[in-house]
Amino acid sequence: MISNKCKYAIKALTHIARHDDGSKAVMTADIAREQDIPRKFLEIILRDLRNNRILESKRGKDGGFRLLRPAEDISLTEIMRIIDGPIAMLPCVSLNYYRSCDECDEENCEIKSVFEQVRDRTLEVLNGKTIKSLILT
Amino acid sequence: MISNKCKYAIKALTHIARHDDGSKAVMTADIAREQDIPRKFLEIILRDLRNNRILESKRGKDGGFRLLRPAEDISLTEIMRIIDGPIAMLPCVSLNYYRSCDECDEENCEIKSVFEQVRDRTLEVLNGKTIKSLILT
DNA sequence: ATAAATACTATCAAATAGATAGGATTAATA
DNA sequence: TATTAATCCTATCTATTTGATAGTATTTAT
Repeated sequence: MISNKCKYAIKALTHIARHDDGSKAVMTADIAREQDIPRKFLEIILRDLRNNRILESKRGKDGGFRLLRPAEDISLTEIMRIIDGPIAMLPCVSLNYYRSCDECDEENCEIKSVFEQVRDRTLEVLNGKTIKSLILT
Repeated sequence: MISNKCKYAIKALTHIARHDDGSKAVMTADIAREQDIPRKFLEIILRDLRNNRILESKRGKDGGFRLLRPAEDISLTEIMRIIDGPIAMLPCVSLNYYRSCDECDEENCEIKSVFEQVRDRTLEVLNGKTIKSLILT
C-alpha cells in the first residue's frame, strides 16, 4: 500500500499542474481545500517535494508553489520514492534503496527472483506515468 | 514492502515442504533454528497459517506442522494476503480487501487506473508461484 | 508420571503514519 | 514603513503497526 501522504502528494502535484496558468503560484490553502487534504500536513508534503526539486516555492504574499520541471518530466516513481521510499517488495531487490537481508543467503534466496519479477512488472507500468499523463486521463 | 513476518511465513512453509518426508511433522524449533527466525514469533506465524488452513498441527510429543494441502496448491498470494493483507497499492483497487477512498471521487480518480494496472501485473507474477515452485528454484 | 511439543493470553518496545500547533521569515502593496 | 498574507521551520502528539518476548495451559507419546 502506498501511504496517504503519497496519495496526497500525487493529488497536490496534479492539482498544481492543472491550475498553474503561468500568472500566480498555487497556494497550499487552495490545494488543501479543493483536494480535501489537511492543510498543515500538506505543508510538510509540499516542502518535501520542494526540497527534492520537484516544486519551486515563492514566499510571502502571492506566494505558492509551481512545478520546477514540465509535468511530463515528473514520473510517478520519482514521487513515490521521495515520499514512501522503496517501490520493491523486498529490500534486497530495490533498485534505489537496496539493503541486504539480514538472515538470508542472498545467492540462494528462494523468493528473491519472484520479487525481482514483481518489481520489473511494476516499474513497467509506473515508469511510463507522469504528472502530465495523469491529468490527461 | 512485505513484512518480515511474511518473509518468515514463506520461508517456514518452504522449509516444511522440503522436510516433510511423511514420517514426522516438522517442529517449530527446527524451523526457527535453521531459518534463523525468532522462535516465539514463529509460533505465532505458524498458528496463524494453521488457523487459515494452510497448515495442520499435531500437539504433544513428536508434534509439529505439516502442509494441509499439496505444496503446488498453496500460492504465494494466499500467504501474503493472510499475513500482510492486501497486495494492491490502493485500498480501492484491492480485489480481496476493497475499501473506498475517503476523500476521493472514485469515478474520476486520476490514479486508480494506474494502480489497477500495477495490481494486475503483480498478480500475473505472483499467482503463478506456489510453495512447490519456490522450492524447485 | 514424565518429557516434549503446540496453544493461548498478555504484554512490550520501537518505528511509522498521520497529523497539529505556534511562531519565524519573507515579500507585495497600500 | 506598517500591514497582510504567504511559506518555512521546529517541536510535539496520538494511534497503529511491526516485531517480538514471557509465562502458562494443554496435549500426546512413551
